[in-house]
Amino acid sequence: MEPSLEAEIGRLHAAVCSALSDPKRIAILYALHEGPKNVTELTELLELNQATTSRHLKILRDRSLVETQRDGVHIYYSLADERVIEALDLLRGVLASALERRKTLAEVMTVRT
Amino acid sequence: MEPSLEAEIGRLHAAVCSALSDPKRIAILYALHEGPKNVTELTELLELNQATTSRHLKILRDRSLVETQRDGVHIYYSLADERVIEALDLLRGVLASALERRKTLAEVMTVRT
DNA sequence: CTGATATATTCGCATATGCGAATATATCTT
DNA sequence: AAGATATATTCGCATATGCGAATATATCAG
Repeated sequence: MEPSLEAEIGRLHAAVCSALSDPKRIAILYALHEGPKNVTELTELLELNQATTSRHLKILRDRSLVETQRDGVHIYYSLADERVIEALDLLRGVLASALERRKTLAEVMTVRT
Repeated sequence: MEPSLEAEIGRLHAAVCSALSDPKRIAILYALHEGPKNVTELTELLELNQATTSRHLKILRDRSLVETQRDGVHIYYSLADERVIEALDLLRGVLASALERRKTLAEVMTVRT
């Protein structure tokens, strides 16, 4: 009785999405979009605790959103797939539109008060 | 001392993404992409508990990913922004590529064993 | 091998999330 | 108003997630 393949894909799809559900991880992905960076650089750039950076990177790595390349004592992380940034940009656009709609609504309501 | 606007946007961006981080909610969004549906229809289509459906819809509504329209005793939900589907499709593509890479790797390793 | 630096993992703990059952609310019909 | 149906909310509870501190591991220099 294997759980339906479709359900399994749904779970994996959600796992990829949930990698994006944290502000720090989104910031990491955008930072890597500028170019590869090692853990220390990311830690300083995003003002995170080193353990926190490492844990977030593990989550992104496990879901194949980032790749690593060792250079001596440093480990450089880079984006594994640019489409992640495209998706993030689309969703940021969705957010912007939603906020715009709410703002307009708020203004209309304010005028009538 | 308002917390930086940038940080607040990051949190909202993550909130939108985290709405996608559940298989049931992803299924709801794809179902609504086919056309508006009421809560009962979604509940049956996705084989969910009615309370569960309602709670998921509230999460999507709060983040402005879906809209509602009342029709008598029914409430019809629809997609608020098609870009959500575009983003989901992109991320599904990312997942597919990642699985493909792993599969290839697994095959190579199997041959060598 | 030893010390220094970079990165990863583990451990508690606090908070967040998802669920079904039960209950509340809203709308329509009669 | 009363019953029927649709939807939303609340309540416990179980599991998941994020965090900093501490610790472990890996790599390099000497």
